[in-house]
Amino acid sequence: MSFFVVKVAVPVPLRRLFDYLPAPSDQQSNYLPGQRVRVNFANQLLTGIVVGTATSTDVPEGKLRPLLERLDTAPLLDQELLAFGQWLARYYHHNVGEFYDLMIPALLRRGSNLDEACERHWTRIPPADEPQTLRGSRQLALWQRFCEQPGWPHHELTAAGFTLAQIKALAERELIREEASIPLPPAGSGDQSPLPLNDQQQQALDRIRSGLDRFAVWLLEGITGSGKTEVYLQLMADVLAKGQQVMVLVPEIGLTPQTVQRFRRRFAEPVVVMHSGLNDRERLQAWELCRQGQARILIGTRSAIFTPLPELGLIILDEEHDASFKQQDGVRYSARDAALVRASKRQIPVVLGSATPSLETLHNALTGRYQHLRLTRRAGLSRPPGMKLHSILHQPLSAGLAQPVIAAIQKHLEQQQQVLVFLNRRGFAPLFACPDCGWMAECRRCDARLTLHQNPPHLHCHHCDYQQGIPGFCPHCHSDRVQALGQGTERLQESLLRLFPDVPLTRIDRDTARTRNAFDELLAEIHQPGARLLVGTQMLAKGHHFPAVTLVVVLDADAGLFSADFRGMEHTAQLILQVAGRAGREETPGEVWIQTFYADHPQLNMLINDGYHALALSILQERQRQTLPPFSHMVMLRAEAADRPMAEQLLQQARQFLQNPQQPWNRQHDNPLLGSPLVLLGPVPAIMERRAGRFRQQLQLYSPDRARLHSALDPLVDYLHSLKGMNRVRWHLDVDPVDCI
DNA sequence: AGCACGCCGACT
DNA sequence: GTCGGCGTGCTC
Repeated sequence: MSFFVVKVAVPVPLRRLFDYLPAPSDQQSNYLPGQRVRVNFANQLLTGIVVGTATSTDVPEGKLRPLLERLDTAPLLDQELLAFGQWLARYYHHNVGEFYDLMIPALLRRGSNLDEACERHWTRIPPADEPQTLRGSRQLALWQRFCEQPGWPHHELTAAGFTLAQIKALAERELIREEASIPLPPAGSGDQSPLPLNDQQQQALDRIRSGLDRFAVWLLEGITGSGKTEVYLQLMADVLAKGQQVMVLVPEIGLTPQTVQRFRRRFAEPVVVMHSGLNDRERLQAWELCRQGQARILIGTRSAIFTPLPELGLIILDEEHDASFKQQDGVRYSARDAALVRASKRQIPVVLGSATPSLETLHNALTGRYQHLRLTRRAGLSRPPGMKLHSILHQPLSAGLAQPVIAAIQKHLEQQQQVLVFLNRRGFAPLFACPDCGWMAECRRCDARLTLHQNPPHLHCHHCDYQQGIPGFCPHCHSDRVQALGQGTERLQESLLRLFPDVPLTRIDRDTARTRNAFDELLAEIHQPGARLLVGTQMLAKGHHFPAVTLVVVLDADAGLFSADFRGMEHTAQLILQVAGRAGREETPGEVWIQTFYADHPQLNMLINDGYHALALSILQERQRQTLPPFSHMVMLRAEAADRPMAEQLLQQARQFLQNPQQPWNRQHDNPLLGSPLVLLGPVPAIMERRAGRFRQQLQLYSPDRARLHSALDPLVDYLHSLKGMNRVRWHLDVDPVDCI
């Protein structure tokens, strides 16, 4: 038998493959890229992915170890996903093994067998003769169930109180048979027919339709209520009819039972859902149904982009500007950008939908890299909400609300309508302070104030989760006049209940909607008829339709106007429009009031008077003048350490390494258009420098030339790994960061 | 990232 | 005399 090694991608942050000797009795031909193997890696038991085999190796003989077990006969990941992972690893400067790890459900990662996705269930054996021999009412009741529905999962029968003996009794009479397979999700009814399209929708649909057989990126920019979803649905019908699968990606908060229902009502095809709420087994089942092609539609959040779909023909990414498409920790990637890569490799179209596209996407659409489709009119009868700024400069506020705003709320409630009050700050009050000496309750581990919560009463750090009791007197000057300052959703709820004691109120924030179930219950409450006040944070703003809301009040728009992040205004505008979009979905026109101290803020006025698109164009011009993204590409090197100078020192060394004029990425080209120099900014402390007891620093790298920027990254990572005495500093690269603070 | 190996302070 | 602190270095 000839010598060979297996090249394995291991889920550790080391950017290379590891060679293993084959398991005993395995031939070279037994190893196929995409199979899982169990390996002993530095005394840890890990599951790796086979990338290939080789007949020679650079590894010294003494170090080679046999892998413990080959888990799959056939590859688990197909060629497409293997290549996809490699592309992502190169682009985001992670190890490919970590991306492969994201592609595999946790159960398979832990070495389980694929048939653990199967569930035991019982099926009626046709033909169903009327049984004469059944004894007892339980057996008859059980048989009755099989007459209603030919197949039942075992656990549902036992949950309904049937015993194993009763089930076996039917099986012995050959009325039912035991089987094991992956339970398909309930079939969609498919009974809702397509809605009529207006000419803009029709045009958008026709254009995308004309290019279903090739890669293209479509930006579907449509104001709230313009019927983007209907365009998606009719497009999906075409793709499904061609026998292809469709992937729909939505923001984390947007994946509700209502969303899924909408797809199930339209298509009789199996719809599979993937989100963080699934348990390991459900996730494996959903994944395997997609991989086998039984699932025709996948609706999922960010990580669903890695699901195997052998017949994928279309990717739809709704609310493309949403920050939840970017993974912010661990393996940092953008599901939106990854979707484009996956689609281009498959030569299929991607549709990015948004009422408020990110400036990156908009820029690509305006420069012709993406196809731009705009829906500027609301579908059906509804009219867009009227937005107005309400200045609160030198105005008395009660409960944080100006008198005219309270009067407006009153008017809408009297007309039995719903009013949504948006305050993007949870808790009772953002400050707890002493009026006598100026002391404020601060987190001892972060550069942040503690937020006062009343239910239950405590002080809470929203950045590191530190909690403590509420002191009755100032720890500094012992004054007993310590008090809450400012307002959060808890306090707003209390004030509104005092102002409108007879109106039911629902508060939605991370504290009241802690679980999916709690959230769904609150949503159900909101859908009750009659007047109601809704109070909430951005949880309330995103993705949900509240048809009875006719007035939206935005309370703290000012917070985002002067943000240190250059994307602050962009994100504020997106959030305001998203909240505004909750109003007047039906025939009743909506009203949106924005309370602000800066009623003459030019960009805020542009948003209100000329709309998001106009504001976006103006911000783009500003970005171009400053050569900020999307007119340059950015990579953030972040470092954190318990010791302040250590993090800074690591970044200083990185800076020196990067700016060395000998480095290829600093070389001037004769033609100045070919490559602009790499620009470094920092190291600077993060906006909140200390968080959870660690000091955070960052170094920004940018260049209008993406290739030049990326050519510096591999050497940089090697250099940082080679630094001695920096073990106490944690660092990472963030390619295309969204948070630049 | 883990994990082991290795070299200096407070305990049975 | 040992247990264990975490600095350093390696992982096929």
